[in-house]
Amino acid sequence: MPSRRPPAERRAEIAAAARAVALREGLGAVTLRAVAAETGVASGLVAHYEPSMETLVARTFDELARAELDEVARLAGDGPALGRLRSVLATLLAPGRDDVSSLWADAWSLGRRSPTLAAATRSLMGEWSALADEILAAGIAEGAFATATPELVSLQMFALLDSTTAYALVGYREASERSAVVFTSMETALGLPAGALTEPQ
Amino acid sequence: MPSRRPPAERRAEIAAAARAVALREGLGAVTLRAVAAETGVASGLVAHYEPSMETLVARTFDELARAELDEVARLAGDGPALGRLRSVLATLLAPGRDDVSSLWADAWSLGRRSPTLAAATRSLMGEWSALADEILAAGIAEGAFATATPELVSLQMFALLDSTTAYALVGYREASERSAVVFTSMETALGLPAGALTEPQ
DNA sequence: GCATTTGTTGATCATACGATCAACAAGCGC
DNA sequence: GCGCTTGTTGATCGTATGATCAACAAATGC
Repeated sequence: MPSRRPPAERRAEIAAAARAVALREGLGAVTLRAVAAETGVASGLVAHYEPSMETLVARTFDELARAELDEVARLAGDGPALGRLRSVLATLLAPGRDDVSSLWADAWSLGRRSPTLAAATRSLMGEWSALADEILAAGIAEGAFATATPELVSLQMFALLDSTTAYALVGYREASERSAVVFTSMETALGLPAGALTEPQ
Repeated sequence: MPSRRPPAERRAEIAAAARAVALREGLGAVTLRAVAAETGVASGLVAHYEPSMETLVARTFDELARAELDEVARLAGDGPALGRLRSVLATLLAPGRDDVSSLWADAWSLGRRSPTLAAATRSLMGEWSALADEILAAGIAEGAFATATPELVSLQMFALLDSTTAYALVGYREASERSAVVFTSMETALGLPAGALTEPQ
């Protein structure tokens, strides 16, 4: 069944399997044997293509988190800042995204032991922050957002997104509640009328 | 060297060792052998007193997190709400508390696989939330805090505390920056003048 | 002081982890 | 079609996990 493949193809196949395992069972479940089983090959083959599991875990997180960042950045490409921010939040809070966002909690916890994963996490946080800062700055320039401390609002937004997602992992908050809290907080912080971030323009 | 002890005493000794390991190396490092080594006994003895490691991990987290909650609640016992809130934040953001707060990231991540740990985490989050809600309600009644959505401010506060602590685990934010952000956000959210939560009254 | 209770040990089992490597076999060049 | 290259297997090593249990020894009761 497991046919012979060109290295590039097999490498991609293993990376995809690692992503699937991470999405389904968390970063802690991305083990040599789990990835091998998901790919349908012997465990030795995964080790052959991926000499260090720590690296594979970090890269898997990086790929998944970066894919989400790229998608959000693309969807919130241009136009008025209000619409861009609305798009960012709508995408991030859409139902069924818990699988990706859950990985952040794993990354923080495992990052303490894995410098590679910690570095990847740091880098991605910086990129997310840059995207938010840019949108907020644009909104202030347009006169659409009213806040004296945009970088603070940016951090607040991610703090709310990240922590409520973490809460959901242990069943503390519902998705609907999480969304409501983030939307309301951001509307307040940016001097927007209630519903400005949720209702269709 | 490891003398014979009455069960209650030994039990307490093992619990203390588990807490020490958790504070030093995280909840994931609370293993049968690590706790046994920390206590200075054979691994079998830990298993004898603690039939399930999953339970021990959950209880260790519960004990440590509850101790912090109790301490904060005691320090912020009574008086004007502003002083109580200031005390809560000062205690939680004091240098050297990273060891306790780091455990929350472990709890969220490991809680996905351990229902026992998830339940303990949920319960403690509820108690923290109740303490904050109570202080905020008192402050509003006093006229010291100005916010239309106290439960939102409460969640914002914990979101900032929790997520910036998680960030610190991967080296993303400094302790000083974290403190500044939390203080400033809360002052803004509650209609307080800048520095109201940090400077001595 | 002897016998019983019971706290304690340390070996052991089954499982899982990352990693290594000799052996195999599929496909390609000639 | 033959042989070499190389993708692939599966066994294996060393370590670590939780859990179990017979054997030991220290304290207690009589």
